[in-house]
Amino acid sequence: MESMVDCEIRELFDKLSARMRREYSESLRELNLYVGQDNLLYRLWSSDGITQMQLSEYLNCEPPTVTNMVKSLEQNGFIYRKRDEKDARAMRIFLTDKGKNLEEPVRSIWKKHQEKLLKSISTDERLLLRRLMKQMESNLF
Amino acid sequence: MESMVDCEIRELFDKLSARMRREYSESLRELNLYVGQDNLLYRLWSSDGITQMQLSEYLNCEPPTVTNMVKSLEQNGFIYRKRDEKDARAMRIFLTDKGKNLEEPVRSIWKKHQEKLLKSISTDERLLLRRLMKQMESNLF
DNA sequence: GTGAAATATTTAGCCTGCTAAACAAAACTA
DNA sequence: TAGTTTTGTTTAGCAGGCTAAATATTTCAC
Repeated sequence: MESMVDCEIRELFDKLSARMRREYSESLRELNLYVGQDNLLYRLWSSDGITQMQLSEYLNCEPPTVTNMVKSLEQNGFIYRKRDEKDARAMRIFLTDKGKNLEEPVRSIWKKHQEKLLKSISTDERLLLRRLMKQMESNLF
Repeated sequence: MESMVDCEIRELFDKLSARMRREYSESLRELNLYVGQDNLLYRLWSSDGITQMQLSEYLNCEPPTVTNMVKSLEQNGFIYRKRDEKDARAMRIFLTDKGKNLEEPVRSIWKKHQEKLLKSISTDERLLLRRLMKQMESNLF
């Protein structure tokens, strides 16, 4: 009995995250961004000039993934890279004006999708949902 | 106020799905499977011999994605493809014995991760969580 | 029956993601 | 100071995922 609930939760979670990813992807393409790049930029909006290592920790992904993302974002003119002056191994990532200007439109896309996702779910339920998700998060780490 | 909750839910959702995907990926590698292939096989376990089109609808992904997944699964000997006799455009996908034998180990991996994810969440809370996720699902489609 | 439209798949070329292995610079350590 | 280990990044190659465009077959309409 219980396991059926679990199973549906797994399936629902799978479907939801795939669907969300697709929808975000579609919207972000209008800004010439690929899904995932928004999160990298988000980190830079609050702490410009961090290293790729720090990005990889924040994004919870492997260093080669950051190398690729950063390369793509640089080619599209959203960021630029500068070797650290004190540690020649490290690369520091900075936003260009083009990258800085994406903050508002990206936040607006996030808001739009959040509203769609949480439509007809009350504030109390949202708080409960958040609590359960935080519980699941701590279960995973 | 409310938007802060929404925002955290977006972030939590993002983190959770990325983390889940990584963990599933790791476990599935032990079966020589890549993440996502388990869902394709799952569909075949209950309906062997369907077309790629049907798979793409079930998996909620684009046809070229199915082409790639199917190619990889075929090369690894989990499935085989056969052209439909009545419609020469369509490919029908069948499980090999090797593919059929994966059902139990894959279900066991799913169960393991579900238990980890939902640890310390009561049955009532799980039911509520499922209801909220179903609500979100219907909001997206 | 022939031509146009719809359907199923594939190809090419991107993206995020991964692992394994290479590389370069820095930090230890003897 | 020289040699080893650790750290930060990159390369190569593969996976799922996408779009745009090509291909082949079927269907539909005239």
